Amino acid sequence: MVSAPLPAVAARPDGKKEKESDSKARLRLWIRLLRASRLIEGMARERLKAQFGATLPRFDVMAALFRQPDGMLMSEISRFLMVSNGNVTGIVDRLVADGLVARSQRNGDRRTSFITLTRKGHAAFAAMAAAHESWIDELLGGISARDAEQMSTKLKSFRSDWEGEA
Amino acid sequence: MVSAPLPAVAARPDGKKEKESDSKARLRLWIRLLRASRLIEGMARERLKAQFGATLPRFDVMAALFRQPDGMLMSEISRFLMVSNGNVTGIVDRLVADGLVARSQRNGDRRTSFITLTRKGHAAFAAMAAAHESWIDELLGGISARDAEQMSTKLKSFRSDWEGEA
DNA sequence: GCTTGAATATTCAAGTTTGAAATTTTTCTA
DNA sequence: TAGAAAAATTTCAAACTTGAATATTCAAGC
Repeated sequence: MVSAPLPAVAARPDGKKEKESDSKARLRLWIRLLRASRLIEGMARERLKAQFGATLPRFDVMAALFRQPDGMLMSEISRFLMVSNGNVTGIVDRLVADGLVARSQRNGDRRTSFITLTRKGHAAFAAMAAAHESWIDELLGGISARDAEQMSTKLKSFRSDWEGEA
Repeated sequence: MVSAPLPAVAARPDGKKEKESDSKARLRLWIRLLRASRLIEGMARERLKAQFGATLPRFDVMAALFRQPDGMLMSEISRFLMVSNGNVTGIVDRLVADGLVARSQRNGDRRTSFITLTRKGHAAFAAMAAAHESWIDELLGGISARDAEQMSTKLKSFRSDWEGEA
């Protein structure tokens, strides 16, 4: 996904802006978006491992749980993180083994399990989150807060347009 | 990475804008960036599989090779795609097994191998790339071409600031 | 000619990820 | 209420991914 070939479709001879170049502009944006994501993810992965012995997927799951002190269902976690169900199962398994999160039953439904951060997990995540925020600020420092807000707003526009199976 | 907890650090009582809220704005941008990437990747993965029986990593490698008809070294591919060396080895192995790319020797250096698209791979990628471009255009349609160009430019700014081991 | 060091790629273990199939439990309906 | 359908999760195989360790080859220096 990093590099779809840009010069695949030629521009119109008359040189007017039209659907075609628009498509190229969006494709370019997508490539930049993806490269930016990979860069930031790579940095965060490296530092999480070096400074906290943690991995990115674990951080993600803990971040989700941190926002919901009452706990989350497995399916809520996977929907929020936009990853598959089976994926979350494995990550939570390992987090449970490390004593960072806990599975528990609620509301009498034996299909579901509520996942919560343990006290230990809460403390561990708080430390990572503070560092994480400063890493992002450092890496995105070249983008002004105003630009960041503008881009955030624009990126929201296609959030729910496609939810799988379009 | 999808959700670092935003309300971790409080704003100043005086209400002035300062470093702190800037950090939050950038963190918000990063979260949006990542969610957008996951959404688009998920869509592309699903359609590549359904319509072409291909995977995203294979598409990425083929896209890189498509841009360089003379071939690329393994290390060039991994640097361009920002993934690890060992990763590319496995993907290329499978692409070779499917007859889509070929390994060959060049310039007398027996350490290196030049990877090129086969004729079959070239044709297969061309078809996928055209579809891919229209998917992106469809999904990013809510963003104007002008906005897309502006965002692309701003996203370039922190490309080379961090290249691993900062 | 050696031998050290750099460059390039592969191998490997551990973890992540998907998507489909299977399991368990609940809910609906005839 | 029995049975079908739905919901939530787990299981599983295949593929991907990293990062460290290893192997191979090349380039210099001695």
